[in-house]
Amino acid sequence: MEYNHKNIEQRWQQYWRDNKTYKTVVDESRPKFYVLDMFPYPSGAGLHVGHPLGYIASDIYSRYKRLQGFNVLHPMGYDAYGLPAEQYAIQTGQHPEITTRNNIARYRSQLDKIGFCYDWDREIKTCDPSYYKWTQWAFIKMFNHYYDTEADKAMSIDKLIEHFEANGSKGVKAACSQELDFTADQWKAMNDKEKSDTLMNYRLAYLGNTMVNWCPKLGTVLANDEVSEGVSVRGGYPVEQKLMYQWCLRVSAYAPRLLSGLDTIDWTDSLKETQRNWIGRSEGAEMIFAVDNSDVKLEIFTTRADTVFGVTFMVLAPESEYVDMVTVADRKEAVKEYIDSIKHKTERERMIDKKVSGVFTGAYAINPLSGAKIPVWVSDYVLAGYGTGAIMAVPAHDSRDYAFARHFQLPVIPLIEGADVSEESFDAKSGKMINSSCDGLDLNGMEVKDAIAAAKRYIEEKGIGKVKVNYRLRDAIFSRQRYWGEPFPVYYKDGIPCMMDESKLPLLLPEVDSYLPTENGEPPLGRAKNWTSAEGYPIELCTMPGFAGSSAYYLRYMDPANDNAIVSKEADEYWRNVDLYIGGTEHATGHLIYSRFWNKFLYDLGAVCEEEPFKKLINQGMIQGRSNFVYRIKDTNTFVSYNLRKNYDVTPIHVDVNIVSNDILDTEAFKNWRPEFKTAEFILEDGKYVCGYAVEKMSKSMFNVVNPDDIVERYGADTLRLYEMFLGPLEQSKPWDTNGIDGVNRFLKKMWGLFYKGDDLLVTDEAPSKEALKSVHKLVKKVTYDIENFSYNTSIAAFMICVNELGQQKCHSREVLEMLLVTLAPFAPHITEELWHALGHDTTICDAQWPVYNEEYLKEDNVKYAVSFNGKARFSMEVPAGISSEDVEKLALGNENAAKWLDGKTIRKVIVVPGKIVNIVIS
RNA sequence: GCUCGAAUGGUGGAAUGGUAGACACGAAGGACUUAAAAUCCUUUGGCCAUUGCGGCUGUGUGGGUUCGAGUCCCACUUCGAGUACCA
Repeated sequence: MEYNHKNIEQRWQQYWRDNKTYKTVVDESRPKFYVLDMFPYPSGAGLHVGHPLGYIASDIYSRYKRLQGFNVLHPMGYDAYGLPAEQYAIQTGQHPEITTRNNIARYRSQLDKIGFCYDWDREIKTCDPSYYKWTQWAFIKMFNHYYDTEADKAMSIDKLIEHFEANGSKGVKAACSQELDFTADQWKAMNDKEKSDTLMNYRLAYLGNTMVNWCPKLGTVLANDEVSEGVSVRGGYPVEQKLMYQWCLRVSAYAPRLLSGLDTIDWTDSLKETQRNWIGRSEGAEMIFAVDNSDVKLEIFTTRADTVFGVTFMVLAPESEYVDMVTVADRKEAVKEYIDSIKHKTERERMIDKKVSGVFTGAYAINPLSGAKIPVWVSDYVLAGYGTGAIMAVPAHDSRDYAFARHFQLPVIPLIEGADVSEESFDAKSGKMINSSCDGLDLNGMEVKDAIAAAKRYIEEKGIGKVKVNYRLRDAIFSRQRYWGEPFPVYYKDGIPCMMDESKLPLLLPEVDSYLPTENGEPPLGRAKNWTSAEGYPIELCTMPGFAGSSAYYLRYMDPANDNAIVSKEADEYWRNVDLYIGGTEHATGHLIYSRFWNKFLYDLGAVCEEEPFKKLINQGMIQGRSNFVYRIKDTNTFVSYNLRKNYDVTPIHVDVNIVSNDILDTEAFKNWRPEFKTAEFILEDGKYVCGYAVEKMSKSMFNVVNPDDIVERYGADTLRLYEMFLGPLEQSKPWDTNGIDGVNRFLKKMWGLFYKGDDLLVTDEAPSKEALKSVHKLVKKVTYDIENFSYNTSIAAFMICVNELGQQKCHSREVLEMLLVTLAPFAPHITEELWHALGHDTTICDAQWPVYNEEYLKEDNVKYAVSFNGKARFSMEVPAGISSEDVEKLALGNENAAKWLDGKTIRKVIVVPGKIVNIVIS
């Protein structure tokens, strides 16, 4: 029998399906291991060869763990809500559910061909009512909870109401949108609407008037992580700032725990760093500046309390409430004009246009330490959303303030000895303070670090301000003006938002006649008929964003059919959390933050038993496309080979990489590729047409998309799996280049040759030779180590070496070959399953035992030593294994080759590294 | 600007501080074939010597630590990723 991947792979994939080989159940007698892939959004384009990279890596790990005796949970599902299906629906009228279902079917068939060990009985889809019931459920829970900063956890909103009834807002320790001040009597006097509004200030899911990223083209708001460089991540449409009344999640309340939790999990440093930056903790002080001739007190945040003596002006964000409060009568018009000019600019324009702009309010603030009168300005370089939306400007030591001061000719006072601020500001936090003293505080001569501490202490004592920690992490905006998403289980009773009864969930997504907004600008759900609660109140028209459904999906895999709880206690306490999560870095500041937040909230509720959802996380690199080019001579249909192109005036044209092999064009296929090339002529070099290449994003328009189905068809899934892993280190981004794939395919054929010659099974029960045992034990040792370290590419090299060695030794020993098979099984499950059964086993190789290597077999008879003089290797010698360092030293010095190097030199030192090196230091 | 990461043959990439270039691709030569494909064998960092077994050089650049540095430390160059008026 020859190695026929098609028969083998079909047969065993069928066998696995029929026997439910990958079905997983809770089994207290075995340790659990949960391996998770980031589930895909099923796009219309299907999978390309880059998508399975991470899936293959996690599949290998899952199979390996199973062979080691772990009960492995390895599920897969679909992140099924999303914009592309809806955009497609708008264009074609096709219901997004149909598109999504079709795409999922396509994904499934593609995934199945690669031979993954998913337990498909646990499949989930975020658009399934039985799934999104729990997304809606969690939302209701968030609505009904607030964050108690003293207990440092989420608490029932009823507790807060009790507190208000007894004490008003006094002594409340809760995360909130703004500090409120009211008495118990005032609380009791409030009507329902006022009470609702007050509680919104504290709820973890709340309606808030917030500045949002509005994307007019998509007709919806976007979260911060869905916007990059002023345009939407999906589609690349411009995004502008807009004030809107939206559902939000108080993610910021969890900022400290999201930060400290990073220390307890095994993620890469770079990813943790990205999250730390995103959370953006900064320690500083909040200070109050009084405004001259006014009751207004400006509150600002600064990390440089030491620089108060250098404050020469204040700046307000254009959106700040302070602007109206402080602007003097005859400046009102100028200020309004400025703010209007800002509003008309999109975020993008603001970023491109780095010109300094601003306007004077006419007001003056009083420096609380020096007593100096300083002007208050408005400028768009101050952000409304961070800190208090107002800053104290220290032009000498902040480059942005410096630019502003120079532009408007405001004074600059240097505060650090030796700092030259004539050309630019001195931003570094080091040096000795000058010009910094007043009654009761003298910072002069102090190091910056000490001065910050001293200044903070002083302002707290004097009541001018307080030490404060600020976070950059903003609350997540949770409303989308879209159709294809989870409906909010919310109705409005006389304008007061109310949650539906949990027992009525799920609230099903209604049918609509069109997926566009209504004529009066309402979201598509405004078109739904009878979109009212049982009592006849209108239901929320927005739907939830993409990250809603993906925030807790790993929990549902544990117990996917449960209709009574998001996950049963039994399943949760057994599977706990994800032991290994594999996915791309692009989710660092989105999904991976929201998931951690969501899980922590459920943990506070007591619904889950682990505070962190993903114990270990590996980021697989991106697979880029490798495009090929042909060179057409201008105004002809003649194409010139790569190395001759300089002799002509040519236009490079993308050519389908699937008709190019090792950069050599299949010219016949090219003629048939597109009608306009039917009559193409070629100028060849050495009888071949050589193409140029470039590394680009994998996309249809560049004709560089490689479909895994084609690779599977031609070489088989096992070859695809091995090759994807062989391409390079898992975490590194690399272009897909089909050129090397023959190598791994050859390896599989060679391995097949150890078992079969023609139709004859060569395997014998003879005792294996010493060398064969050594080869295979060396392999097991290497591969075990490599899998644990996700160094799959080097383990494939080890397989190649082992198979070559066994081939040379003509080893056909069952003992050795079975070890080889089991070790290879995670990488190439089909061929190993086939050969495993050929050896007479009647159960799947998945239930075999991972081999244990024996150091005894790895011992060398002779050890090769490199002998070097002053670190330069001069010759190598063999010595019997196990002799002492002193004897090796003697042998080295006595070796005839050593004589010519030692001639006339003095030996200062001899260093023997066991098994490796003898270094003789001479002078 | 800031943060993190990387730099090794024609290419992808190996190397707990211990003979750099494993493994693979590609290329060249050879065997088997009428021929091709497939398969197998040899060579393959550079330079020199190849009737000698060898020598020199070599991991982005410049320093340093060490008996010994691709690996550790300092400075620089280039590239990649993330983030960006976060006060």
